[in-house]
Amino acid sequence: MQDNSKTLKKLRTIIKSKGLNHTKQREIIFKTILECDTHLNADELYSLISQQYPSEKIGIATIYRALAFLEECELISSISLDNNSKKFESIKDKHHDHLICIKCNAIVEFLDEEIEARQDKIANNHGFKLLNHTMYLYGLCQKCSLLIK
Amino acid sequence: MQDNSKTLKKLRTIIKSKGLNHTKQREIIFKTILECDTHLNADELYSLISQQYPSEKIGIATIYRALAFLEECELISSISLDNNSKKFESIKDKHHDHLICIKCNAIVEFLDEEIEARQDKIANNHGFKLLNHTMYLYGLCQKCSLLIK
DNA sequence: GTGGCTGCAAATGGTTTGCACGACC
DNA sequence: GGTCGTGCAAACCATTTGCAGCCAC
Repeated sequence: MQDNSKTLKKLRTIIKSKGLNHTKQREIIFKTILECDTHLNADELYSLISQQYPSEKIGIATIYRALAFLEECELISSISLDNNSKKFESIKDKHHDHLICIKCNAIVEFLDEEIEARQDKIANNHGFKLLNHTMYLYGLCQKCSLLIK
Repeated sequence: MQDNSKTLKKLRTIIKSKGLNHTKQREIIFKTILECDTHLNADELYSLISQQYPSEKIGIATIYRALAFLEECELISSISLDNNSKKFESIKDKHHDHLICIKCNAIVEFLDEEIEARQDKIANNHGFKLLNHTMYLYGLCQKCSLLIK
């Protein structure tokens, strides 16, 4: 839990350095994302906050504005799965990629240095300066593979 | 150009096998995607078709319906970039991944066997049966890197 | 002739925006 | 006190849908 308070402090620092105001809403929104170990879209976040902080009334517009702000500050990242709405997750300390079960939607995070290095090389070969990437591997997790058979 | 007529034939075959009707609109839409070497969204496709076939009036709804149909038939594939609208491209013979310039939106396609193999291994290590994947590398293309400096 | 298919316009749904009020420094 | 931030509702915009007429088989 200390590591969250550290990250929250980081948010405060960034806000201050930009000459902006610290607000309860932004803190609640960021904290909720930090404490949640799944990927959330704006609406899920909205419901979750309504539940956890029933005394606060945070509008959906505020959620969207905070998400955009947090992403801009690189405190969270978003992925748009092939469907409809963007999903957000906090940027903990490490970058990672995703392995997703198409049956049960289980998400496993992983990091593979070999691929990371190779990606860099590919970008360079094409004259690109690599800044970021996303990689999603879709398949069946062990449990679901067995169920299907 | 023969390879397009071959692919168009494939479309007719699929349509017939499903007991559906062949229509001029679906053919025009698919043909336009085939002949286009960039990634198009529905609106761009709509404009392009309006230009190239001014005598036909193809509604935007028809475009969307055709795109959904073609994707279902695995004749085209879509990617949703972090922004707004889905982009479509024809599925030529080979799978590939994407290198995208965040400045000018240029898209370069590539295939790297080493990464493909490694992905398979990672999935296996996590007990997953890998079915599919997407990988997007974001960065600055050579031109945009120079402009920024 | 009878589905499926289309065009149109209206509906939908996620996201954004304008505006007046409230909160932060 | 002056901004910046918020809540609300309306606006936006990509996509979907209902429906009446059209077209392919």
